[in-house]
Amino acid sequence: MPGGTRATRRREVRVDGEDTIPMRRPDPDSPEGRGGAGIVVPAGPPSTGRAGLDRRRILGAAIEYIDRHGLAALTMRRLGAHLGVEAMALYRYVPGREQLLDGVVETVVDELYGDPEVHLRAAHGWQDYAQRLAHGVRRIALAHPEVFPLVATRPPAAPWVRPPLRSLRWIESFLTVMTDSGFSPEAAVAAYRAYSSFLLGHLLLEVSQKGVQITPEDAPEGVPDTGTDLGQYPLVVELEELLSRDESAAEFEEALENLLDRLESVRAEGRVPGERSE
Amino acid sequence: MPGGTRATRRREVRVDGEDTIPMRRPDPDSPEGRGGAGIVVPAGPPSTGRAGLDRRRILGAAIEYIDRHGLAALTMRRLGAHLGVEAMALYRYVPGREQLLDGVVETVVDELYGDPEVHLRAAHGWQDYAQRLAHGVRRIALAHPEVFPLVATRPPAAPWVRPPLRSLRWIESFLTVMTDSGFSPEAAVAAYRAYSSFLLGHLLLEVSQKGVQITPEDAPEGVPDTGTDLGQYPLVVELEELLSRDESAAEFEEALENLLDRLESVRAEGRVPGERSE
DNA sequence: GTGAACGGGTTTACGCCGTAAACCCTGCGG
DNA sequence: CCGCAGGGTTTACGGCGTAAACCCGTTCAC
Repeated sequence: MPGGTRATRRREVRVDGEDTIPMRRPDPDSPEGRGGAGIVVPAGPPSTGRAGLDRRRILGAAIEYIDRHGLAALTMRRLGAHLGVEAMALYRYVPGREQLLDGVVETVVDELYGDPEVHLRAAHGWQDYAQRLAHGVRRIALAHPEVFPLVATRPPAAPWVRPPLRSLRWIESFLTVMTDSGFSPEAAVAAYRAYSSFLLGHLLLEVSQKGVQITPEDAPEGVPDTGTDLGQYPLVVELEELLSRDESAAEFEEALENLLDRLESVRAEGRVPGERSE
Repeated sequence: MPGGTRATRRREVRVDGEDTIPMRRPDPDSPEGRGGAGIVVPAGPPSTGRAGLDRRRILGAAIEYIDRHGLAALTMRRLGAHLGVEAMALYRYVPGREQLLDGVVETVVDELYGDPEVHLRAAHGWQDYAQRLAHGVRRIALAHPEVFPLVATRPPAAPWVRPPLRSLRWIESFLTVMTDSGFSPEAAVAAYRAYSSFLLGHLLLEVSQKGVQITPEDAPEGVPDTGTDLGQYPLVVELEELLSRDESAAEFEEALENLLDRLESVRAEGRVPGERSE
């Protein structure tokens, strides 16, 4: 294979003719770009024709509501109204608001299971596995930008559950794939930590950035945007064009492959990750 | 200088005799370990002997209150009581709760200025600068674990302001140092993005992890901790010891140096970071 | 000296929140 | 026919953020 220890280059997007002209190519993880992230609640038990409250329906509605109106707008009363029901009715299925939010987080993260591109086991090597998982999580983050900060900040069940991978099942899956691929237990755990930090940092910043682009009350003035003083920050002004460019997808890909390369070299050399390579 | 293109190895902690035995050495960024992060409000105008509300005093009290009781416990009424004043009195200095929280975030981040180990300009090279800045931010995160999620998730003023570096001044500083050190504008901006993602991911996970260790209502049972079922996750069980170990400080250092190494190679080769190094 | 203005704090009041408790209502097994 | 239970509603309470009116010591122009 050419490229030495480089990460395998997979899932090229390949949209139109050449790559030399940097055409705007669609983000492969943008909502409905791929995979099943985004569809939430197919149905409850298929018996009842119409309403019938139900925990799954409630969580689905909550997610939809947050996606549409933002987390701060979600109240028990409004969620009830959205479901055509009185607020107190929700309490038969959910102990309270906090646990409702826990359920929202869990439900959103569980969309991973419905994503056909993400697998629990590594059929084509650990790098493919990690790539698919990372993009699956990214798809979720982009599909639910208002929910993702919740995924990131809600205190996990155990100290070693690290968002955004918040379920034992995925942790077990990740560690299994890694150890089966030749990582020592220490290296697998270190990889798990590095991987979760990477995902959390990148995706949290990406969704928060997306959030800001719309919100600044629509900038109705004639002069473009000189909101704050500026001027004492000449380099920021000079680089504003560069700074404002949104290269999230490419950056994510680049940083992810970089991380995987680093992990691969750890694996190949059988090091424990704290050591120097040299 | 020995070490080739390796990141300069600085600020070794050096506590006792040898390094070969991995003794528990203190975290250099733990509260009051170094630097001024943690002290918040020296005084307002030194004239008034006792009370006299004041925006700085309010923000300081709010930070202290959050540090002590958690973010959810902070209400205008309680903060007022904590200051010996009626809630409505706060509104003369702060437009509302949201802006109070914005002020809290800003104040906490501004503790960087008071940290003698962090400099706005690079006196000893960009890597030293970036190291110091990163550890300064980490010190802040560890000093205010309950505030840091706020630092991470509050929507920034502009889309290119990336937490945890939330002030134009530090962005200008960072970009200046990088471009002055031979980074192309593109590379400097890419470095800024990678650096903020790194800090955010690592520190958010670190503080959230710290938060969990205490909270699980003190685990009063005899059997250690078998809270959830487990058992279907044999590898997690097997690696539980490894997973529970807290190596935050070393991991932070290792990942940081790794990032800086990567940036250095980008700088040395004059690449734009998307390109392959080969 | 005196009265108007004013900064800074308090009181009162309103609407919304989460949620405990009591209350219906409808279908169903005996 | 009855009781009962599941599922939704009503009512009620305390706490929240905050608008508006109020009060009261200082200051300052005259």
